[in-house]
Amino acid sequence: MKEDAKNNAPAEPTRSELEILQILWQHGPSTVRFVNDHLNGEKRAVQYTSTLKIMQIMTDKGMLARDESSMKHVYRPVLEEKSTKGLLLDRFLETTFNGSATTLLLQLLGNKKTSKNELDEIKALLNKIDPDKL
Amino acid sequence: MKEDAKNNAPAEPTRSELEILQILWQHGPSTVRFVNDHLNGEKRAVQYTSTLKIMQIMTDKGMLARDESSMKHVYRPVLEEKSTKGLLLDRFLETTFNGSATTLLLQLLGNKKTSKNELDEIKALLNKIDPDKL
DNA sequence: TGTTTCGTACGAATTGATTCGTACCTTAGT
DNA sequence: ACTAAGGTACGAATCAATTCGTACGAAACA
Repeated sequence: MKEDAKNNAPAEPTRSELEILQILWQHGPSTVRFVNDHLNGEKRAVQYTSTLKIMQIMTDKGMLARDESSMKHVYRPVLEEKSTKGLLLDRFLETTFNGSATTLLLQLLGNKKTSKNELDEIKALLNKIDPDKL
Repeated sequence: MKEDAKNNAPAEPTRSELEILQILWQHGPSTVRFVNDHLNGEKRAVQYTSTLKIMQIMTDKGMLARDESSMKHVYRPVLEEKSTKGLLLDRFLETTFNGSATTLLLQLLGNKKTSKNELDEIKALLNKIDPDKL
């Protein structure tokens, strides 16, 4: 039923897909080999063909595009980092915190995983961005 | 391979499971009927037996417990709201923002979906919680 | 020119979540 | 006692993501 790579809504990357996108966003257009090595180095053991398969599927979905001019295809992200993460954040906010950014932040602040430094950073950030509002 | 309901790590609710948990957290122990009606009213069309099935599975996973003394089983959440959401937030933060709460917040601030009121609320909140730090 | 290495394509198997039909039991009402 | 209504249990079907084996082509190199 799937046609081409361009008739879709915003597209929700899965966890695995997001892992791959992160690498591409960070390092720019890359080969499957590069992405796979990275995954294995930083994250978890995964077969080359598995990574390849996912990247091919992502291409089908229109999340990635590839340059096939060379034998080693070079993949680049089509989804833009900021908007994609924004979408993910929206959805997460909606499903988990009923859309309340305040509740999310409270949870964030109460989280032991969030370091004190990070909190200070956040506060400083808020002041810097919009000091008069406070 | 699955044994009982208690040999597991923290447990990651899926989207559907989270929907159900939210209802139970909000309204307290409930029957399948109640949960299903709520889902259909507030969210989406779903068959009674589908909801039942998921809640049974969640019980198997140890996410829910049920009182079977009456014919109408009453389910209650085993997963605690705060810690569960904390876990989900941690994971989301990790996979999407590479663990940086600051980056997440920046995205939140830049998000058009986040209302101005909400932002003001957030700022006020930060001040209230830890005014001296700012 | 073999032959090894590295790449892509393709398809099957697995896994997990989800959905829902069907069977059957219990209770209330007539 | 019979029937209707409303429960639960169970198993099959579906669907998507994921994983990976196998086949095969191109390039590097001995």
